[in-house]
Amino acid sequence: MTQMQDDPLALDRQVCFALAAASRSVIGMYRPVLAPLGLTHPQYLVMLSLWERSPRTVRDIGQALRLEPATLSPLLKRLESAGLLTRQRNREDERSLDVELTAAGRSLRTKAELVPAQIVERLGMDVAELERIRDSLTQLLAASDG
Amino acid sequence: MTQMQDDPLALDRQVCFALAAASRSVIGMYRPVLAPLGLTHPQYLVMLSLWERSPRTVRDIGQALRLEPATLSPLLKRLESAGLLTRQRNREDERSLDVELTAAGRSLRTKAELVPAQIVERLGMDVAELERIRDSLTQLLAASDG
DNA sequence: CACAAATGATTAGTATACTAACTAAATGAC
DNA sequence: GTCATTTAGTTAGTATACTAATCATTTGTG
Repeated sequence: MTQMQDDPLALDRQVCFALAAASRSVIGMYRPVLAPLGLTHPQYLVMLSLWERSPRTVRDIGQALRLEPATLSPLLKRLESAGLLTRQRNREDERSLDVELTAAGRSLRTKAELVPAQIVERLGMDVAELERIRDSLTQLLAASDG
Repeated sequence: MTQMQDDPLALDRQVCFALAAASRSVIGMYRPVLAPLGLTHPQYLVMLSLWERSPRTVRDIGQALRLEPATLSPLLKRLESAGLLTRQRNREDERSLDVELTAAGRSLRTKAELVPAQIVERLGMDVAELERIRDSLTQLLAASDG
């Protein structure tokens, strides 16, 4: 009944605000969980992409994570400094950079396998509900990404 | 059937990835829409909070937007430089900083009122579906924010 | 009332994340 | 076969966003 709820500009009505705030908040939950692995959340996502396939090019990782190469470039250098991956030019196409896990990078996976369950537990939400939300977000991503 | 879909670390299974990617992608849609107003997306959210109530303290805005004062401080200075608001110490409590819209800040609202419809149109999604997603995200925010 | 504790904002330092501009390498048109 | 075009990454510049440390003011305790 208040004017606020009818107002299209009311903060609490904005999908973009709910999205931005939830994203920051959930990523914030990962911080203490990922700290023992020496990873930030974006770095964790890069590692997930490499555990699925390695080596991959910067372009390929960027397409998987929807990140610009300009964002990935320094991020990958930090992971290289941490000893988790190597970066070297592709022999067949010198423009491409192959990013490949090191032994340390591969073995970090064991610790990472414990992460998802810890997050779900801290969230205290139903897994089925979380999967529903994930699917809605994937749909939203497709609509905005076109 | 592939091992990937059973893998708890598969990128496409992560709520956090869907959340981060959708957030960046949707915020990216706002960029061309907000550019004519001279606002970034976080600045737009600050303006939404001030159109609801002005003046407000930095603390108060931070609680509404779930942003740290350290994030808001430089952001508010930019909006002050843009002439959209003023910043001055509260008379009754000199620790607090009152943030108040200027005439230019108030009048920008007219242009901003056209923003939500433009985004919905570009997304091409059902408004009811978007509201469902927003409510799920609000729920997720509450679970992660505790 | 003096002084420790708490509160509100700022500053410093690190890490994303974007666009735009640039470099180097490969492709394609003629 | 040469040269314009395209493609892959990097660099520069700006704006978030966080934690930790700091500063100033206010509150609360004895």
